Amino acid sequence: MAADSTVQRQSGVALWRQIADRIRASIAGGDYDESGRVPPETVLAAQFGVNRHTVRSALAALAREGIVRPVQGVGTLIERKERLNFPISRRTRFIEGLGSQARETEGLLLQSAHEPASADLARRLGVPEGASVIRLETLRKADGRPVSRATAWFPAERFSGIDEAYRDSGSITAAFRRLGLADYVRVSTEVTASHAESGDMKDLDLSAGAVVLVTRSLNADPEGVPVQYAVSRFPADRVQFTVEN
Amino acid sequence: MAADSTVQRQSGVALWRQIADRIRASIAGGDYDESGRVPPETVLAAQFGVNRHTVRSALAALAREGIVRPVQGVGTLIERKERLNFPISRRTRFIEGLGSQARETEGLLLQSAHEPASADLARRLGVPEGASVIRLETLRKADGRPVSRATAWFPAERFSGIDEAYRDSGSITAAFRRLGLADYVRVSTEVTASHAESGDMKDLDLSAGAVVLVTRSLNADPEGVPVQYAVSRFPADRVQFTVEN
DNA sequence: GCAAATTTGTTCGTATGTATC
DNA sequence: GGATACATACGAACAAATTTG
Repeated sequence: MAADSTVQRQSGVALWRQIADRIRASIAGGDYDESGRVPPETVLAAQFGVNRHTVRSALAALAREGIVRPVQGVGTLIERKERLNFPISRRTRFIEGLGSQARETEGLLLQSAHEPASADLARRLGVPEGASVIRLETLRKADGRPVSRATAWFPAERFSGIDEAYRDSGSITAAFRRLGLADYVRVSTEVTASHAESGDMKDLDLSAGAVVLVTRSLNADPEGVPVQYAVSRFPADRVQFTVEN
Repeated sequence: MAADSTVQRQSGVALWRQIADRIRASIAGGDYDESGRVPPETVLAAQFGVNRHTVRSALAALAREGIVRPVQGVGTLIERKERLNFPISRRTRFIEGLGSQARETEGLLLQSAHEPASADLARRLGVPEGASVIRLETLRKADGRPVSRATAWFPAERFSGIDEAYRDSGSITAAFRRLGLADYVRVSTEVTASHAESGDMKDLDLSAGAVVLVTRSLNADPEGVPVQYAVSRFPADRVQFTVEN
């Protein structure tokens, strides 16, 4: 096969990283499902039009991430491939949305704080600017792997104690219920994507250059009164969203 | 201000590129709207904890993209800030969705072909495997800037001639109408994100390491019969989606 | 108009990372 | 593994343009 020319030199992104990203995407996309392994290094080197050493750097990075495992004399075996699907709808819930895709999920409270609402946040939550809000920093895992890192704000007056309720239950839905809110609906969701930042790398176990999906979502009670605004970050190679209309 | 430490060394992604991405996102997010310019190089260097030269490399990249313009003795002025918003709903239309966000839009037909439906595509379109489908490769621009690169499939039997109809009108909605389909609805949308591939770099005018949002969408006629399945790729620094529930 | 402060532009050198052969 | 070429990043200056007092 001729050189792929799908990697760019002098772009500020090292060739080994571009190739690692491409191979990771191919694994997630199921391109190597039949053999369960990555093509030989010499084949990959020819495909991408680079030296075999460069491919080895890429595979070493994937091995550090736990995605592949090289076996001398055999090849580079695929250890893990996964992409969780999150439905986005009026009934969007984190845990139920995952359904049978994960055996067990957990929600960790990293940090909580009371603070005054910024102008932007106040507008979204429908409270006066400077009104007290509770901020929760959460990390959600599925089968032990981090799948989202979220910052969520709640009106403090109405949801006093939601920090402990979340810490105990590991679930927004359960925390709301404990505070007397039996139901809520997703009003809107903004979806963007960007590169992983330092917080993402640490909490979501990503490497620099990885892609994160970012949602900014607003939840309201059945009467339409805003109850939660959240910014959530998902590793793009492990997560996708679906919108059913 | 102390070093930001949100950029990572020895990650395979050059510092200047990480910083360029961050500044571009800040511009798109409106962080510098008051002054209309980027903070001075020395300030940015302190923020990111890097040498001023490194910041200059980042700003030079943004200047090549036409996003900023440096003026000696004054500062680095913001030339263009844009992030188009695409609403995703049952009534999702490309052109109407943009609304007043762009003065003029165009849809280019890059290529068209008749081909047999793969198993996966046949299932989605509700036709027999191997049935003839028409594939359109399109590039959509807003105010001259590319905003999406899409591959769309249509049942050939029902929509014969949609390739010419699209080439003439530059619009899926108009092409459907010319073929007698007055209305259609968005059934579902999958959203993922990944790194730009070679086609993205060429058609969407992106550099390696850039982030693209990818949607896989299904449209149906008012009776619910599938009429179009499409895979669309959007530059993540110029586009976001919103889901209103 | 002049001087000071601010900000981008340029040029050295040096060290390290990346990629090839 | 070793040699080589180039890209990346830092540091310390100094120059040029603009704004401010």
